Amino acid sequence: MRVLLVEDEKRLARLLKEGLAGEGFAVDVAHDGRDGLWMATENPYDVIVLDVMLPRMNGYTVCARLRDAENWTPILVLTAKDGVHDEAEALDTGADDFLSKPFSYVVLLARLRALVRRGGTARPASITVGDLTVDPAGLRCRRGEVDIPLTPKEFAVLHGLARRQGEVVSKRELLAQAWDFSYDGDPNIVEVYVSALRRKIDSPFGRSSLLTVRGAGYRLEA
Amino acid sequence: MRVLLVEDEKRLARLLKEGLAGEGFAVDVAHDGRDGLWMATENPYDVIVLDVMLPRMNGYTVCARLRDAENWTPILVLTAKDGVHDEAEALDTGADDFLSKPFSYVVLLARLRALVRRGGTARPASITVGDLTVDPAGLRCRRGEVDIPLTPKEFAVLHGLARRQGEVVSKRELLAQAWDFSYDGDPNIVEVYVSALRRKIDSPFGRSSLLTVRGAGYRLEA
DNA sequence: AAGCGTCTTCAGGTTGGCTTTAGGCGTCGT
DNA sequence: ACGACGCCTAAAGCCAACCTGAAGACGCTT
Repeated sequence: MRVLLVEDEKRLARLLKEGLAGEGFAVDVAHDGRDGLWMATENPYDVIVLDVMLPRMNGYTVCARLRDAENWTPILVLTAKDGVHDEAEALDTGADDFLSKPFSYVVLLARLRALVRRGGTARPASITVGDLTVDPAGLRCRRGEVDIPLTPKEFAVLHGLARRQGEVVSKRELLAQAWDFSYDGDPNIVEVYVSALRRKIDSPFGRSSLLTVRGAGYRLEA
Repeated sequence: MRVLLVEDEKRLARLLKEGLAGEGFAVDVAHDGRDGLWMATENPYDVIVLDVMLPRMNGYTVCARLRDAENWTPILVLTAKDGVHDEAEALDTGADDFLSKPFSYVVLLARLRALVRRGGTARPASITVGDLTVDPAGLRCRRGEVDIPLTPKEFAVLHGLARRQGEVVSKRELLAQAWDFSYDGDPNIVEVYVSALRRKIDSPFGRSSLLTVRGAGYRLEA
């Protein structure tokens, strides 16, 4: 269980880190809002403990930014109980739970465990095109009940087409999506991959769902 | 029916012990948290009655420690009624039921009987992937009926994969989960452990459930 | 001190995905 | 009809990614 603790009071941070480490959590500490936001975006955590009063960027903002970036890691907010900031504000910005200072360590532990158990991970959704299912999390697809393994590049191309099923996607767009921005090789490579995809998802099933639109691009349809 | 009563108030402890004994329970009493934990681990009880406010180690901790040690004896927690979150805390740390002080003796008896009837709910929160069971509490797994011992690191990697079975988990993610945050060694070490895991959970069974997705990561599936 | 088990590094060997190439096919315009 | 163009796809080389056995480093127990 990985925890990110964003807390600027050194003493409290150290105590919590040691305590949680003793409970079996792997704890990283950030000492201000900006660092916290950066660490949260760069690493996968199971839960984030976030103080509200922070230098450089306050907790509410960090929380909101994370949610904007579609990061759904559960967040527990620590609020000072001076009355200005309250529960509603924390929850409004996308926090999952809150705790007023001063708080009991045991309560914090219980809340953390509850959050972790509840989990907050929104999985990337799979896309369905007729009886073809494209599964981003598994880097694979299936036609009916048959699993079809794909290489990363093959998948990237298929995904680009599936996200806009029924529409024509130009070779250039596919290049931009599946290849590095600075790629400047032969655009023919897209054709090569389209060919490979047809051999995997169409030919064995007697289908032809991946169509060429001459002069425009490709279209994937049911 | 063996009951462990962990309660530091001498008067209450004596009353409960006599009362329960009269109902046919065999009652042991511990007067602080540490003794209670020790007795609970050393002897088999059918149910444990655990006060929260205890000298030397509080009830939540006792409860959590027991569960960590894979002791699933039903626990009924006695809470002082001043805490708002006491109920949630008690249940979060692994208790099976709770009762606020002051309470009626008849209610306690009824709850106890219910707990005993329900029995020790062994809920190992283990993850199942086909016929492979990953047991977070025990640092081991089993394929069918065969127990497979794992080292801590092996387990950490397998756990990381099992939690997202069917999905591709990148080497980087596995590194972040199973190793210290500040680890910056060769990512090759993940390969080494995947190799070790295969030798333990796949090869002896003629399976290949731990797959390489070249350029993306690894996938564990049934 | 010695033994054991685990973690980590290293290096040689192998695999397989990415990319390029080139010849063939079909379609469109003149 | 004929060439030009766009597209298809098999083949092959390259190289990064991966596998794995071995051995050193480290810590814990005897």
